[in-house]
Amino acid sequence: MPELPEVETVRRGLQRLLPNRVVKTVESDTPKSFPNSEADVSQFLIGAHVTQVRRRAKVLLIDLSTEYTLVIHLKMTGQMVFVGTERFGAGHPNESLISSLPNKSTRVMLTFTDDSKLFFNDFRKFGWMRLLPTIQVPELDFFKKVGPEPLSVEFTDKVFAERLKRRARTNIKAALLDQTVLAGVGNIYADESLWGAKIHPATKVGDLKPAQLKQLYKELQYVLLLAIEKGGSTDKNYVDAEGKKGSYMSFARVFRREGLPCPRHTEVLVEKSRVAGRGTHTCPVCQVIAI
DNA sequence: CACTTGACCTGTCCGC
DNA sequence: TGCGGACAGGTCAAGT
Repeated sequence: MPELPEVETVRRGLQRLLPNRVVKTVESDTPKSFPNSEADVSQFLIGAHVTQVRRRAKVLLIDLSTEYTLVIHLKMTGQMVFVGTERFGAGHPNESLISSLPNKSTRVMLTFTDDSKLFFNDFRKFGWMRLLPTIQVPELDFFKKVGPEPLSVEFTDKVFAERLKRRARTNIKAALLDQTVLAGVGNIYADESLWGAKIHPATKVGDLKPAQLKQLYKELQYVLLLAIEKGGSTDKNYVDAEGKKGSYMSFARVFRREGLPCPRHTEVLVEKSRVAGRGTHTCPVCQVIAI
């Protein structure tokens, strides 16, 4: 579930909270979540301080003073939650999560020298965290193949159209979800941007007109920027670096709104189907397959 | 190579 | 009420 806006929201929180904190201890409940050897951990993580927190695609990168980096993928249900030494009072919106930590979803717990903590929680165990030399991060297979950042200045509508060409025979939703075409889009923002551009998700990429691609490019940027502004989308599980939920879902036009009115045609209800193997939300009036 | 499908997990919800 | 099965959706491996 964490897509670009959610991971970016977490990154901004961690960038505000982590730099200069020194790692004291690390505990992990399963090697699947954090496979590094104890030798690497004690040499390159314990005693290191955080220098900065970056993001590429849906991956978080916590850089350390040892020139190692914690590379983190939250996949669907991962959370990175920082808990400082000041405690909230009862009734604080984050208190129930914060006070439960570590809980049964906690996979990795970092404790800093000031006794603040960083929790990596992930109940489905799809996510992972690993320690790598910073210089080796770009050499990971994923980073060698991943496409451009959709909010970067280099990513123009021309670049978007060009990169979609090699996926001409598949449907546009599968192409948007393909991280080698562009980085960071997942199921939520694929559906939201396609509704915005009035394109049916099952439309073949090769059948889309240049004007439609240009509109999709604009809608994609609009929903990603709006979602970052709203702190991401919390459907069930997602929270930011302080345990807070995101509010984009209350702005969503079609995602998880099956059976509710389309914002453009209040007499028509949003439908749910399956495209590219994913639950897909569309308006049957505005989104018609181009021929 | 382009493209699709299933596996990885576990919690929740729906129908019987 | 209990229980089985479908579903959630990011990425990779294996399939066509």
